[in-house]
Amino acid sequence: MNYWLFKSEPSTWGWDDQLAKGDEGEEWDGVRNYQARNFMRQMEIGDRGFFYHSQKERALVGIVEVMAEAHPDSTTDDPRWDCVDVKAVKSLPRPVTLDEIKADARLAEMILVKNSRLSVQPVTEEEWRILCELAGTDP
DNA sequence: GCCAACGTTGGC
DNA sequence: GCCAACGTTGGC
Repeated sequence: MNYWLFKSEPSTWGWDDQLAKGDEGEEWDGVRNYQARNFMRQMEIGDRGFFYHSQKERALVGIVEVMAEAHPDSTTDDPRWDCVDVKAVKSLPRPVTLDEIKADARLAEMILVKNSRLSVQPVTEEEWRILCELAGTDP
């Protein structure tokens, strides 16, 4: 199983919206960046990812699961863009803020820290474990 | 609201 | 194929 991180502006698509969709899940559409798309193409059903609120909040708030592998993005006719479907698994008991992540030397290599603009990114197993610990939840 | 960083586009 | 111009993202 692989681990990922999905970024979203709460005003566009927030954790509350994702939760409201429940097990039905939702397309992670609107990605128009090749790197991010390529990561989505690598995803497999059952992979897990953190849901990150960008902009004002800047914190990991929930965990999602990949429920459909990459397929054409329904929000565009451009065949270049694919996306996966994800569903909410659980809210984090304690959101993990970007400040906390930056303050932890073990997380210094995260793409979130190094390349703040990539909206879909991989997370290593060790980072996943540390972040779950900070969030007060089981990996 | 600003601006740095980055990715994409398009002219040459 | 290079690179300048432009647009977007997201932290501050």
